Amino acid sequence: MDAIFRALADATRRDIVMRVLVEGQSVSGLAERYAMSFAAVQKHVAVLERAGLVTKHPRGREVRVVGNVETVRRATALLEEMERLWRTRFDQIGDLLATLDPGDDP
Amino acid sequence: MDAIFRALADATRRDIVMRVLVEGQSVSGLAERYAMSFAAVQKHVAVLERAGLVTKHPRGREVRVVGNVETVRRATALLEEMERLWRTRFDQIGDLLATLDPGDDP
DNA sequence: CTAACGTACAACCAAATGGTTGTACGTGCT
DNA sequence: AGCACGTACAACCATTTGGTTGTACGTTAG
Repeated sequence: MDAIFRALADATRRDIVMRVLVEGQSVSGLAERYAMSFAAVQKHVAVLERAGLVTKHPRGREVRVVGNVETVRRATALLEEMERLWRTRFDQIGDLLATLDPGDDP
Repeated sequence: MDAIFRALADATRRDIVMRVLVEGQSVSGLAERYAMSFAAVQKHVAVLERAGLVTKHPRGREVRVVGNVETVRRATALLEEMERLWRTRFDQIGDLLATLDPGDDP
């Protein structure tokens, strides 16, 4: 989970994930779009791959990078759990109010 | 957005966020729960505060740390956007199939 | 008033990050 | 066969990160 969020903590990598979720891309195809060296983009893809956010499929002499929505969902689920915890607090306040003034809860 | 995901890329910090989303805690109250120095926990809280995931309210001589669900939602929204992009690809495949074999779609 | 508590912050350290350049290797056009 | 392309990986560098200890300061309890 650390790896997933750390991988998402970089604008270039988030952009790569979004691109390859829409359509698979070669590493050099991706590299063309960013103002950095090919090796730098390659490293970003490696970080994303280690986190499970993308998968590489060798296709001839190039490599197709495709997005992995399942991993994105694992991160989403954790954030939704946080939101659920927050709502618990909110409900407790509701319970408290109900306790202080019972029967006034239409 | 970088700061939000980077802040979430650490198990201790995620745990802190979840605790203070449920109920506000003092920094030293939090520090008791982790096997590290008080200063280390203080740094984690500072990272979370800079990311906007928690807010500190000085209350007497201690500081109440409370979770900030709005920021969690901003991160969730980005991940949901990613999932939406992925579905776009899926829909395109559906469209392709429909084009190849029109009218066979109950 | 004084002592203890909660917090803040600086200095320091090892390890990880994000970038560079350079080299090497397999694949595919011509 | 030979050259260009796409990829991989190592070495290096500056910066950030996650942790430590030590010091200082305001606030509260006795």
